Amino acid sequence: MGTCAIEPEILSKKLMKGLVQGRDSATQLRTLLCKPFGDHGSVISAEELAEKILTSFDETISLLTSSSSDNSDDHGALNGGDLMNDGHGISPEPLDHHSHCDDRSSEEYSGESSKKRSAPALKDRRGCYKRRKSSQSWTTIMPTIEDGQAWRKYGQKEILNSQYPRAYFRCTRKNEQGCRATKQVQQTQDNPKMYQTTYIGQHTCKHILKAPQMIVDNSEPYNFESLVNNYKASTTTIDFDHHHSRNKNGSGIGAPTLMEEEQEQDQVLMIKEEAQISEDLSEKSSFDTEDLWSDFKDIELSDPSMGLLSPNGRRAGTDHDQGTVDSIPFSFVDRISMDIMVDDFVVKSIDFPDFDEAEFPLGSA
DNA sequence: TGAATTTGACCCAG
DNA sequence: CTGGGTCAAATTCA
Repeated sequence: MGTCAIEPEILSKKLMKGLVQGRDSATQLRTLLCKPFGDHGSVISAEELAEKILTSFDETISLLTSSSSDNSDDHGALNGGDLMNDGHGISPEPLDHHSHCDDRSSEEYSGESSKKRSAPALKDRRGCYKRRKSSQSWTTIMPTIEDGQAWRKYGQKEILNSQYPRAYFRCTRKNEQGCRATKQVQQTQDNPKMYQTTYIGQHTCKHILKAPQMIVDNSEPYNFESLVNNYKASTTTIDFDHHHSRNKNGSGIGAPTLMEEEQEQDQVLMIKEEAQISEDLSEKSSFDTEDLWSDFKDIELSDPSMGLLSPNGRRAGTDHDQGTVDSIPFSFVDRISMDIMVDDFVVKSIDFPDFDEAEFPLGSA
């Protein structure tokens, strides 16, 4: 709701903070993974680092998401808006999308006729859903489809004049919480390694209170392989063209090969439409991010609201959450992309119109 | 066995 | 009428 709008410079700070935090944590994690048992002087576990990274980026994404959604008629991503997408202060979109029609669900198809869709039942679908027309949407192009959110694929279509199919995802909590967020993912024509993701609507669900089992359960020793497998198992993948490996094959979208990652170093992350981001920040690449982070971490790491957006929740009550995409343990293979992404994002992409380096003292606070 | 994905049909906006 | 967004039964997976 409008009362939660934040000022652009505050938003900019928070965005920068989240990115810097993620990058810093990723760096730490890399060190930790390179020398999992060595003396790296780290007192924080890989799981905790992964959690920090995910929290940072989820926070940042949420900032972009919520702010852009609140400013649909401008380039609102950086123009302020609600801080969190955890449902606080965010009213459902004024879209009559599906509405009550979701309730019919299986009932009409239950019973002896469940094997086939009967014509009468299908007729009842008429008028039951309206395609969202005016939803806030924004597009990103990244070498990964991962965004720290929980998505469930509900469709895939061949698109005219497009070499690659488009996959449709909805929030996994659509049924539980009526979250209307959806996204569409499609490989870009000119570079199949890049995925254009169009986000439609914003998350209205609260997914932050689910206990992150991976963090909570510290009884198990750090296991890199399980981390990677966990990621793969927890990651939505798209069977584009049917020649891409699926996640169980170990080379799916969520887990690019190292060779691919090297090539991806040239990739540029872009956020279009809502987030107008230029390359001006390249001049700011000389940031001493550690100093910057040191300035930030005391400020907001202790902020309870940070934890609220933890994406690392697991579905309670399930002994295996292979489908719970909201938990995306930070894998080794992805840390490189993360580094790349963060580098690209920070170095090339961010341009906060009101950004003032004075706001980010590089020395002491 | 429950949850996620696949896939073909349905439906609507343009 | 067509393209594309969504539904939901069937299938797959862990």
